[in-house]
Amino acid sequence: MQELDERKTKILNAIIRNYLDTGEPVGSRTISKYSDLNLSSATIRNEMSDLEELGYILQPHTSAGRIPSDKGYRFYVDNLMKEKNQEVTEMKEFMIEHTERMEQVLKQMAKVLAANTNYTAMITAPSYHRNKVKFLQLSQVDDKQLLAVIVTEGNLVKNKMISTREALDNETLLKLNILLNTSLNGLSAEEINLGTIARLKEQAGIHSNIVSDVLDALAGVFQEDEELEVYTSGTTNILKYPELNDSQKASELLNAFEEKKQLVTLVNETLASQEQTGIQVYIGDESPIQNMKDCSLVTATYQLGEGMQGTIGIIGPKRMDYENVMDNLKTLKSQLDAVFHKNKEQ
Amino acid sequence: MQELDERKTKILNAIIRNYLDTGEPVGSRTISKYSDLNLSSATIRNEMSDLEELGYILQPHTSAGRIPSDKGYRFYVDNLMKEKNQEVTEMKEFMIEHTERMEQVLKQMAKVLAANTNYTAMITAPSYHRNKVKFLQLSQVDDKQLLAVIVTEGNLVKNKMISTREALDNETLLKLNILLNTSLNGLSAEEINLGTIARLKEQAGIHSNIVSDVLDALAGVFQEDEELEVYTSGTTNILKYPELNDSQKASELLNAFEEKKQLVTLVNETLASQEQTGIQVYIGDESPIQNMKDCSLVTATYQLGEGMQGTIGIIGPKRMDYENVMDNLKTLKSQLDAVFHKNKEQ
DNA sequence: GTTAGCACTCAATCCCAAGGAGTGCTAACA
DNA sequence: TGTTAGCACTCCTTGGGATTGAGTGCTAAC
Repeated sequence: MQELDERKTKILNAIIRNYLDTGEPVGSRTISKYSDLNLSSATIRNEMSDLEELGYILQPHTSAGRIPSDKGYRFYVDNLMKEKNQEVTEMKEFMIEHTERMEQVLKQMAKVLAANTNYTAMITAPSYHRNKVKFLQLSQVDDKQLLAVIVTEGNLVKNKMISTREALDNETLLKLNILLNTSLNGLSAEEINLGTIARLKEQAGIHSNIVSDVLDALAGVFQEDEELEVYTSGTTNILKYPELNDSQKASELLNAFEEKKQLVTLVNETLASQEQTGIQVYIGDESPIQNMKDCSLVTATYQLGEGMQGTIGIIGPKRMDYENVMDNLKTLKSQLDAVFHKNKEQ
Repeated sequence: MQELDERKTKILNAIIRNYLDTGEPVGSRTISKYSDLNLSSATIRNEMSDLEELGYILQPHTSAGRIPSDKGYRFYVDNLMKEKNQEVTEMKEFMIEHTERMEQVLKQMAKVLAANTNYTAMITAPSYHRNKVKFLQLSQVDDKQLLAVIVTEGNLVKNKMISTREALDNETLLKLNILLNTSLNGLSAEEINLGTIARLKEQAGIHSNIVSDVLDALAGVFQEDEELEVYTSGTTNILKYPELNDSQKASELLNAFEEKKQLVTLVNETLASQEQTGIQVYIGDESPIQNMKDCSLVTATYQLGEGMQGTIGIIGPKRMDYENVMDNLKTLKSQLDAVFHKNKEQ
């Protein structure tokens, strides 16, 4: 038993596609005329009535046309979309300039995505959770300040100033550096446990307080990366869609974009429910973010290996052009994978 | 000869204050009732008629009340505002947590400002143009990568990866480090000229290409800081003011906030026309940014000494609460000065 | 110089009628 | 039995008065 026979499916498809285009409720006559079914509007009406009863479409009010319900969109996304193989050329060009600065690349990407789709794009820096220490160095910067530089496997560099009571002599510094590197290199956040720490401090002797500071810095590095950076672009695009452009909704949404914290929730959600290569689609209430209940949300995860990954997302009206969006995301995702991979090889 | 006698001044003041509150055109009767002038509405009308002729107020349409013109606001800001000595307590608390990460502090500040004023706040990181190199270090991170760490006088740290064909031995690395530090320390971007560069390369011998890379990185550091970081907060606050909340204007404004480039223009403008300790007020068309012609803009510059300075700005409707805004800015400005100063002393 | 009074203007609001898009239902048809 | 034409009905939208009310300008009197 299947809920929808072929004709109903076709009609539903036609309704949704039409609605994606126009944003207006679509009536039986429109479908009757502009589909290849050759059915009268009356027949369509009967079918539509069924579809409504089944929950795939709904009427904003009696005597209006029908619009897709969340269930309808879901069916569309899962079953009706054609795989398009659009060429996304521009991105590559954007990508190629300046690969060196990750942050720039990500911002650029967000921009391209937003421009390509006319929706809002968000993208997170890869979280290097479970990342490992690769290189660590203390330098005497001036009388009272040490600079700790930490490089991780993914070639991400962090620095932290450490204030000291007085300057260390070169020899001590060298010893400390050797000690730190031999003890910590190759370790991830989880692997640096109390045992490691105790041993380190013991060996550091009177400079154990410096070791403490370095470890704090290290913790800071690993932790700071939990609260990840989120870049958004095209936030104002949502104002283009009348169904979102009332000051109440728009304001809530824009706030969500500004308060990146909420987006982080989203990211975590996405990462949790990932089907690896998959692209996630959240329609209306399905979204983990309350404010987005009138929107749809398409997310993808990109990989860097070693447990590092980031999230890309597009936020738009429910009647978004899912095909185009998913296509863009797919291409971008693969390109990001490639860029970071290349970067690592280098 | 002065253009406005005392009574006209009082009336203008009353009109503006009332309009700041309500956002509605204000009529003669209102002024007559709610001011201490004890004049009939008819008299007020006559005066208002004069004020209109003089260009301080205007009518949206015949038979509406009056609203302040840009000239009116300007007069208000220059002559009518009372110095308030509001206590801004919250800020200090916010400030005290986590002084270590400048970026965080600035974001926090922007947030506080936006929350305090209900307008949009922007704040730029201090530009360390004409900043000097204080410490410089090359480290071998792995087989084929050197890490250059650069610390400037202001304790701002930058790093850059440099790819090499093969690993350098320790001795060479040490030599290079000494060479770089002795040659470049204490120099600002302008002071590193062709002569310096030539001398450096000569002394580096076969490793002159590495010196090149380091210099490139250095240039990058100095240059990157030209395109400064701008943090905004409360961008959606503009939606609260009906006069800005039509989708056309709102969208333009929000775009300006998203495209931080435009804000940078603003910053430069502010820096250029600074009267050192001064607070700058741009009303309507006076603003250097076209999109903001329906807004007012209040900016302040904070100092770090050594030619480093940043900008704080508040963007809101023309009828913004200038007193409150300027007060907030003043307090914040002084606190920022203090924080960074303290940070440097440390 | 100030004020009361009055006629006038004009945006905003409400109401109502007309229009139209779309539906559901029924009856007829193939 | 599925399809279709026809018709009554619903209800949003549009547009045109009419009404209201805030506010003005002007005049004449105090």
